[in-house]
Amino acid sequence: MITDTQNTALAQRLTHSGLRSTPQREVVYQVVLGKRDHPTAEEVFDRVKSAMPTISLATVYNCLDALVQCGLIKQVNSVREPSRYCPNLHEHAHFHDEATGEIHDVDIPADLIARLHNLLPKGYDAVSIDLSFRGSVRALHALTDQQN
Amino acid sequence: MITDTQNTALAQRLTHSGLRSTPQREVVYQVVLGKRDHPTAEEVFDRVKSAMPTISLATVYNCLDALVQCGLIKQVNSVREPSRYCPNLHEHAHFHDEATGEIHDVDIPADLIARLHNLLPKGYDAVSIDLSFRGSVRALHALTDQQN
DNA sequence: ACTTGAACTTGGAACGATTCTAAGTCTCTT
DNA sequence: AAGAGACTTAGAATCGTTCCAAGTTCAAGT
Repeated sequence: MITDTQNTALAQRLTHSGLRSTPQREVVYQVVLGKRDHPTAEEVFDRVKSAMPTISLATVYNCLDALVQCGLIKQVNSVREPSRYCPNLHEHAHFHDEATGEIHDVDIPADLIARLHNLLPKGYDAVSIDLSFRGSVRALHALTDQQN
Repeated sequence: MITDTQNTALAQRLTHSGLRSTPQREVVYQVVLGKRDHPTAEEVFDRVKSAMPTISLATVYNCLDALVQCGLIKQVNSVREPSRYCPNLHEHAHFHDEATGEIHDVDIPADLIARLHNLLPKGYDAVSIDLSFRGSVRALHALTDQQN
């Protein structure tokens, strides 16, 4: 559900970063917020087209960049795969399920983030940390049912 | 310096993975081992050509894949940049220097790796962890000289 | 040694995600 | 209402990587 509050917040963040609020950016923002997955630019494009059929892919890229720039969404870069976009602004890791291709968010406690920063030698100044896992997810019932 | 020991090790690892040892794979392996940086496939291609001018880029990709498959080198995937290859087989993180584009290895203590695995919810089975930092490196003399 | 099939190499074509370009539109400011 | 600059659009261009078809090499069995 689209709220005025969200769109006002969007407009403020955009103008604060020297960018303009446009209908396209609003729709793209709502689409990324609307579903708790990690869509690619192409997937965002498909979802946006139902609300705004004339939008172009280049504009979707432009809007996603603008939202990343002003800190409203995050860009998740996978291995040799299209970038994905994520509305979860908490510091978190990503788990790439190799079987399904899905990405799941994994919380990171604050003290662990601090410890990661402490790994760095003197003089190294990290502006961002990327932690990602790659593997598979077993269904929970299989876990409880299994014999061993 | 190319040693027979290294090439024998290479041949063994390759055949163990059902792959063949070829002159191209030996040269590519030596090139990646020969310099402690993180070259792209294109850079490996350039370096290999002096020893083997007729090699093709497709073969370099093939060789790098083969070496990654049998565990002799690692592939480092950066954000929207060409893959890089790394002969450091210890579990380690990468620091991407945004100013120079260079990648530096950062050690990770074993207990921290265990703790990272423990972040995952029940049923999540990670086969690999990727930890990378992004930022800048200050020169050490600037650190010791500075006033504050 | 000879054959056969699979693995490998090669150059070039193809691919796919992203970025660029040029033209047109919108919107702030004056 | 005019000018400047930001934005959108469609399509072309880019670039790392993979695919393809043809030729070569290798290992194993006769």
